[in-house]
Amino acid sequence: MDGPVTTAVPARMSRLPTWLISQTALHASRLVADGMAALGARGYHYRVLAGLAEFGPVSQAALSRHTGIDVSDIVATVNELTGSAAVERAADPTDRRRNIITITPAGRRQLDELDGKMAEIQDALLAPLTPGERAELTRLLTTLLGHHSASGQDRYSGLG
Amino acid sequence: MDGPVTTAVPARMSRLPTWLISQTALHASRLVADGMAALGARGYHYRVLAGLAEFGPVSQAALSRHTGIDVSDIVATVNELTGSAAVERAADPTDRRRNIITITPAGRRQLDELDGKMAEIQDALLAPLTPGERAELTRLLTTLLGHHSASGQDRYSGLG
DNA sequence: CTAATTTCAGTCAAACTGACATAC
DNA sequence: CGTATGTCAGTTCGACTGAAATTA
Repeated sequence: MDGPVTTAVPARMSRLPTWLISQTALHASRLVADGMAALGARGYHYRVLAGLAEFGPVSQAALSRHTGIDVSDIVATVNELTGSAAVERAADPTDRRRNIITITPAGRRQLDELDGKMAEIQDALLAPLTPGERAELTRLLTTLLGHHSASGQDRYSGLG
Repeated sequence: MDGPVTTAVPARMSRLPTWLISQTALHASRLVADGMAALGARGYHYRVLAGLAEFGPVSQAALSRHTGIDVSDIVATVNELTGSAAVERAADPTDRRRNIITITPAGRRQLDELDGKMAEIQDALLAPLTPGERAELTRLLTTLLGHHSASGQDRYSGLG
């Protein structure tokens, strides 16, 4: 319970963007995990609820594509969310392979709560940055992500 | 083997800095993991070798503090590195609780190789950014990390 | 007695793999 | 037939927990 008592970090590491990003992501993940846990949820719950709220009732496979969560993990997450009555799983009459997942009013209320918590979390994470810096960071990361998602069908090709 | 075929992502998510950072870190981790694997190593190996190269022969506990790797994981990592003769584990005559870990010449050669690979990886990750943008991203992340490491002894206090 | 160090066994969330049955 | 879908079991990596033994 004493946090990472990090002394001096090797310069080789602290200069590496990959290291900086991973470490920052670690702090971000902790903030998200703990913030969601405080409301009885976890990251996957928020992502699935957000996907359903924005893209309407969809199949689990479509939900997987929209959220970036693997289909097999969608199964478990939807199981949990049906358990708390936040979503409903129904057979698709037009394609009997599919389950159509729908967010319930209770699910929307939970999503609203989680949205509020998420806003707090962003603020906690970006606390030391000015509004301009926050925007710039967001812009740079969006650029990176766009690049790696576009060329990311064949993961990394120039490093063998 | 088909990569993340992500369709449209919920705006709720794609605007969140925590999401952007986590996703970017995912790409970064894959680049690092695969780059290290190409040389028969993994992330922890690089971090331990870098720590030893920069801070000299130290105990495992000190190595843990310098690298941010948990002591229990240091044990396993040092085991693996002794297996490949990259480091040596010796009893500390002045404190019989301690093991003193020393990097070997072979370990230094491996670290040099890994350093080269790491440089490639940084370039692959930051490909779409200009040199100025790369510097700015590094600066912003360093600011964030400094803030959260400093106030990070009692992990997040304002979110309950 | 308290505290630091090493070690082991195990947990956790997120991401991912492989296999299988079913339906298109 | 090949492909999409849902499900299950299991794995991986990094981070972390809890406990035990030893020594300071």
